[in-house]
Amino acid sequence: MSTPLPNPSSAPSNVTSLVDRRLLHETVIDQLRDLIVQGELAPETKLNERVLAERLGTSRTPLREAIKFLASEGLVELLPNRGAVVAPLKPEKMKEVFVVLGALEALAGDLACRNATDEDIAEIRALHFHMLAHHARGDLAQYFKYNQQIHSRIMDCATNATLAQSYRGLNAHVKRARYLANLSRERWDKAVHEHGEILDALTRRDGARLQALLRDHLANKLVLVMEALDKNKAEVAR
Amino acid sequence: MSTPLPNPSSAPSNVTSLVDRRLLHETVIDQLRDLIVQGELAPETKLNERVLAERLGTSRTPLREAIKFLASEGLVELLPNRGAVVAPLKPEKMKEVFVVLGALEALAGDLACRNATDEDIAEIRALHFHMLAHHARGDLAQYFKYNQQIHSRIMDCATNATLAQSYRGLNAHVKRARYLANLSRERWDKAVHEHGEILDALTRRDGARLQALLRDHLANKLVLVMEALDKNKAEVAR
DNA sequence: GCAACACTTTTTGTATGCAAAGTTGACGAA
DNA sequence: TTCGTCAACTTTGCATACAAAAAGTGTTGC
Repeated sequence: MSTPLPNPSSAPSNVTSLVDRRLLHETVIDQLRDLIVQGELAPETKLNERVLAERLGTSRTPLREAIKFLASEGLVELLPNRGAVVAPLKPEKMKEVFVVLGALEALAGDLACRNATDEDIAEIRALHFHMLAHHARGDLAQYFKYNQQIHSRIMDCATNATLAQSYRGLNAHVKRARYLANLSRERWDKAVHEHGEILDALTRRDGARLQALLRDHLANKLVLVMEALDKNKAEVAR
Repeated sequence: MSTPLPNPSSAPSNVTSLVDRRLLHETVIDQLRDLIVQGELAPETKLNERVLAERLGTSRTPLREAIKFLASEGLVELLPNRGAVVAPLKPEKMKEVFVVLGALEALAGDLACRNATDEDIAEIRALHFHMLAHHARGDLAQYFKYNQQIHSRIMDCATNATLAQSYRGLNAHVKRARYLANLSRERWDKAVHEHGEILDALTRRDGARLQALLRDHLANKLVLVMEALDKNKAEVAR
């Protein structure tokens, strides 16, 4: 995976020509968030301002503004007079996040059953089959991609921007744990099966059922992540 | 209501002696948030950096960092190259927020029924009676205070910090609308009655019931706020 | 050897400077 | 008058400078 960073050596500090319309600190927010979510900046990594600013090709000021923004999202933690670190991936925190995400997705599912157009559902069905294809092929990365897209689409169908924003913020935490989830074929099959039921409920616009399914789906996902976290911890320990 | 700001004229730029342990930009975040939530900075007010920094007794840098932080919370909106404004109080946004808050409070209620100690519930009951006293006396401000405390306590009993943080962020929006809700005695009585039922359900630890009650309670509150917003809008228009 | 201390270096936190974008308002042409 | 244009002013965005705190390092005393 190649880094999406601007090449610091070839950029003589004025790269504005390319993006131009976006503000520097906004792009820094996105870049930094990506680095964290993609795991390139591991949990508990100290964010050295000088180093990171140079890496992102800016000065410390926009970087610090970006850090404050992400601190509010919970992706970084501020340590007074000692800078900031990438938020740790604590199992306890994960449990909390999944519970809240479960409630948010359930709500989204309920709203989606009411507000989605038939075209919306058709599109989700299409994404579902793409996902099945990658599952059949055993392509985990692509599977995850379409999986995420399906959940995002359901969220979009709820047509509640506030809900969507809360969801995205919390989901960022979960995404960080994704790369360590190397799930068994059995569990993977189960998740795919659940997705089939989710699609059915949505098609029938059975809000109550979809709520329950999404909550369970999230609960199962939590189990996966917890196992992965434990395993990861065990590996780090020895 | 007197302003809680440090007196700029008497403060020769080094006020660190008082707070000292807290970082300047952290206090600025809190001060600015308060100004917005208390309505001292009205929705859609432009945040002039020079003026505001002087008012808060700091320079523009910590202020800008605070603005970025609050932008992530959604209390201010960033306008590229045009600074920031206090987030507008749009009816549409309010509806969205209340729907999400409803789901979060319902979840909190359910969790609280499982996790609250008997002492927790006794304390909430005590707050409830304080609230009743202020209701009987017709003291709206004190009523609101205890009302908020009850909801916060229920949230605490859920023992999910992530949930609590999401709740606080969204609740800040709602608080901003509070000051324009001058509710009728009838509606007020109804809200108080609902609180009685909420307390009952919590005492019986009937999670399902409490969920439904809290959701309804929020929905009714939304109606109040919407009416107030409409009325407010009408007044501004003429 | 190692613990405590003083001193140096590094890093963070805040203020200020400067360039660019935006805003305002006067003036003139249609 | 009304609209458009342009120049002066204001404000924002970013970089840098300076101060304060923390981290690191070597030295001394035990």
